[in-house]
Amino acid sequence: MLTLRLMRLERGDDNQLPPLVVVESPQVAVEQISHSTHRSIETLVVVLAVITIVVVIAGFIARLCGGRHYGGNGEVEGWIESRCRSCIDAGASSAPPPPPPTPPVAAKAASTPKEEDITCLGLEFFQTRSNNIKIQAEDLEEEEEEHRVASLIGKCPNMRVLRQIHSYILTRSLPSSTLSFSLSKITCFCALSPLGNILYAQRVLFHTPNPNIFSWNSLIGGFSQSHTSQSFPIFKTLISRGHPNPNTYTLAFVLKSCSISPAVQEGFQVHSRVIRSGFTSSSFVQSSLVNFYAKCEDIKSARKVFDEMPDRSVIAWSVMIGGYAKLDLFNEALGLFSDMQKAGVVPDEVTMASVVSACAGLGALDVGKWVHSYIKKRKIVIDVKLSTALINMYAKCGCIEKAKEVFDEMPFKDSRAWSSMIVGFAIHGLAEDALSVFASMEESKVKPNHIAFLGVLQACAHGQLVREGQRHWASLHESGIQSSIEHYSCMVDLFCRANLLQEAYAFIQNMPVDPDPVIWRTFLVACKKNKNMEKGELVGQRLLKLEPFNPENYALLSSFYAACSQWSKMGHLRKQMRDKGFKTVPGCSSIEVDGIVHEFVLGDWSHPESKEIKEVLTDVLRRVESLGHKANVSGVLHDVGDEVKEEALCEHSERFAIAYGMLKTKAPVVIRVVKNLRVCADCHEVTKIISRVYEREIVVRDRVRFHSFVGGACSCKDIW
DNA sequence: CTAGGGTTAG
Repeated sequence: MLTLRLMRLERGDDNQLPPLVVVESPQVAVEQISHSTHRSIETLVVVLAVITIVVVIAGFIARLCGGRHYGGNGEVEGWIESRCRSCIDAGASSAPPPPPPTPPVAAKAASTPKEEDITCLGLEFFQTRSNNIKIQAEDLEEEEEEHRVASLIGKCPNMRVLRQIHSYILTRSLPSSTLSFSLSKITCFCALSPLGNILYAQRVLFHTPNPNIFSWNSLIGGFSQSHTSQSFPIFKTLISRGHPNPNTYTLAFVLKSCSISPAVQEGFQVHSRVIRSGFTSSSFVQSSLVNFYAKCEDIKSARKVFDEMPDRSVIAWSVMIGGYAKLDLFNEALGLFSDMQKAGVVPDEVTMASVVSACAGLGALDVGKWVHSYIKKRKIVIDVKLSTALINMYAKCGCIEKAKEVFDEMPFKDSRAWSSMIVGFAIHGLAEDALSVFASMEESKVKPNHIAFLGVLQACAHGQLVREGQRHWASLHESGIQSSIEHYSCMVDLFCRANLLQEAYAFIQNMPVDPDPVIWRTFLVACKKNKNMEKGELVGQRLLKLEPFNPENYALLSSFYAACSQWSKMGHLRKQMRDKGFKTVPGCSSIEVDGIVHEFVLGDWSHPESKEIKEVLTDVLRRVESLGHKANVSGVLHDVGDEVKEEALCEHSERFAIAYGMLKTKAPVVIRVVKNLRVCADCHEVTKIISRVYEREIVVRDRVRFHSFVGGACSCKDIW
């Protein structure tokens, strides 16, 4: 009967288990496992051996217990079964099982084994025990036994061996404290080791009599790494009656899981528990709280906890800086980094990854370069993550060469690093480079992730490589990666930029997911460019239904009507916008000069040097017109509302930024534009002229990509 | 047994 159960125990594993080791000494167990590769021939011998030994063992245990604690043989088996079942059933259910009846404890009270039993087992442990050694010595033995179990688990190579160690522990008559200690070690391994099994850990914990806080922490910590939503219910069970009190480890773990989910309400409850239990002064708990609030996007609360910290570790600073950066509060992130330096806290590579990422978000190349040299000077370790952040920063700041440099210097590249480089090339319109990096990635046997594919598709769209894009689209599906709306969007853009409106529309209609507003706007821009009234009007109306309160849609549709010379329809739309109280989203452009990012918004002349800027703009206007170009090249109204068209030329925010750049620096003028979709055709034409007439290199980063203007030509392959 | 970081469509 027992043999049968032990075989069931094996079923949880993929491979066959040499059952001998279940009852052998643990050292032998480990050795046997590691040498059991040629099992098939030996299986029969092994099975026979186990039956023999199991029968002997069962008899031994029965006699050992002598009916004192567990009644007869049947009860002993039942006890072992209940414990072994806990191993078998692990993984069967995800919900925490009801606390089981406390299993009979193999307590110290277990009767002293007789000499013949000991000989039969050959275990020294029992031998020493039977020699009536004094209590002091017995304590030492327990320590020794605990040490033995701990070291065994420390070396445990997989779950199968762990199950055997578990079985070994359960078949021993251990004092309750030793048992509890051993089971907590088992729980810890199962919950926290990458080789473990969290559900097994859960079963073990619920079958441990009076589990200690170490066990609970392991379980909560384990869940916080994977099944985050499970952490909090376990925590709730823990804080109910009759369990040990949570400590700082518990709180750190449970807060971590609340921040990953993120589970706002649960996190609040934990915070109140932190206050009530008086762990507010723990730096671990504090940082966890800051992180929790930051991840829940409650940056004010995060900052409040952060400000109340008396001693802020490098981790607390990193969490706060990273929190700002994640929420696009880049200036705050950089400001806090400066405060950190003032406070004399030495940043590490984790801090710097967030700082670099903030520079990327701002498009602040000067600051980014400074930060990079700071990292080198301070000898901060540049690991994969920091390198990836640097690649991204240089790429987003228009310095693709530096990005490539950092990339080439990396000794090891993971899928994110490759993706970052691919996307970098893609936004620079360097489709061939992006594709070749993607090819090298595949050669290096690094599996492309969804963003790597996004990058290649983006590159193909920007480079108008329709065939290539379709090929990668197919391989995306072959790779087993779930294609997202972003991927579909890239495909639509691929067709749109190549002016393949029919293909684009058919593609949208055949999508298994509902097209989102971004996709419709992409398509509408293509309709505008191709003056396709029929489809454009249809899609435009659809957009207004889908997002009736997004001014961007109105601005785009009205400019579409203007492009199609449908002035009355355009006027009607403008009226609608006025009636609804919409203002067109003002364009916003920025440029970094001497480490400061200057932002220019349409119609805003509050910049301290606006007078000088105006003078440059007048000169630009004069030069452009003297070359025989009309101020409004295509007569299209963009996002300038009802402004007079002639004024529109110089009122576009990118002109502010370009003018300021020409005024302040001799270097290439790198500006960023955030406006209604792509840089409009007018702006593009005018920028070309400026670049030629003033002999300046101008780099314009719109929300999609970079356009490099040199000598009046743009690197962009789009047809304007 | 405890806290932090990088890439994302128009």
